Amino acid sequence: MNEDDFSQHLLAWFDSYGRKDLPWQQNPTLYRIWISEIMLQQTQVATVIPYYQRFIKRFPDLPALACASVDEVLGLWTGLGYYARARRLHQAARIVWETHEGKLPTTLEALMELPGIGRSTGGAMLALALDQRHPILDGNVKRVLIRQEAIEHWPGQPKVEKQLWQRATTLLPQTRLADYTQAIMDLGATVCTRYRPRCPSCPVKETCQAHLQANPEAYPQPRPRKRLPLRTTCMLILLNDQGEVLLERRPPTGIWGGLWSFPECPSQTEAAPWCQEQLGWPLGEVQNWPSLRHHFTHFTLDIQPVVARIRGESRQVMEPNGRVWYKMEPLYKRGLPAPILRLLKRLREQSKGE
DNA sequence: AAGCCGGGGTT
DNA sequence: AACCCAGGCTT
Repeated sequence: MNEDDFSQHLLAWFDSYGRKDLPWQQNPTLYRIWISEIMLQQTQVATVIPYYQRFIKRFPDLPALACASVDEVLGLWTGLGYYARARRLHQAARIVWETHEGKLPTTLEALMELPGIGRSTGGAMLALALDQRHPILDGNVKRVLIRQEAIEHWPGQPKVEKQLWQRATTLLPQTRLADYTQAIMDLGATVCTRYRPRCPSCPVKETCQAHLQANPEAYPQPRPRKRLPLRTTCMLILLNDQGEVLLERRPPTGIWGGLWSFPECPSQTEAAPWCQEQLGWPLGEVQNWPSLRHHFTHFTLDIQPVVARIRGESRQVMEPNGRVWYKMEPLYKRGLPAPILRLLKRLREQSKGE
């Protein structure tokens, strides 16, 4: 079987078994494919679908996105993770609006100039939306190719990655690039899965070295693992007389960049003095909530929540240092990290009971 | 070359 | 609990 057979087998399989009803496959414009590809970075299809539908409804085209505030974009991204994707998406929309007359560029080089678009995302956009001939290399394609060649090393290794790009390029057909690109992703997502792959249903099993070894699950080799450090923080959930809660915007870089969160202090025992010194407010009744654990890719965070009421009528619309008093009802008007949203919902439940 | 950046699903 | 997912950017 040569390279041409690979793509032809894959395309024939796609015609019968490929996915053709995903939301971004209906009216697949470059803009709509772009939004979907950014959302799908490191995020599974089932998770993305409701976010994508809300997003497209609010921002049906590039001008709508370019004219929006970054806060609103982050608000629609709440819970999806990797929030830099949303900031770069918005930033790229503004660049296109100002320098490309509102039209997304149609070459890989120009697309890759835009923030958030790398080689794989750019290639996928042009192949899926415009049928251009570019390879992609996402997690699905890596797994399929690693098994085809029975490559022993972890695919994150640059040397292996270079080899995979090379192979992905030589396997491309001359026509039907959109279908082929969708096909190889679908194969990885539905047949050539990480665990228990369905090799009997695979259209390219004859050339698959891992299948011939009867041990496909041995590939790809898992990422070398390291222990996750544990960090702790104490979050101050401060309420005023109107039942509003104090939020502050996080720095633009770092974890949860640009999102809204609670003020933090080192520990629960230091909450009252910290609040007095930093904010100039004495605390009323203080309530220590049980801590909650949040797992990130590269560390674990232990959050100790402290709920307290602020005494007196002190309330300005905008407090210093980018803090705001936030009404509980419109929970999704700003970007909120998942554990913050969880705490706000818990708070709302409790205040209903009072 | 390695680390940073989330949240949810699967095993 | 470990691992992965339609990756890109920074150092």
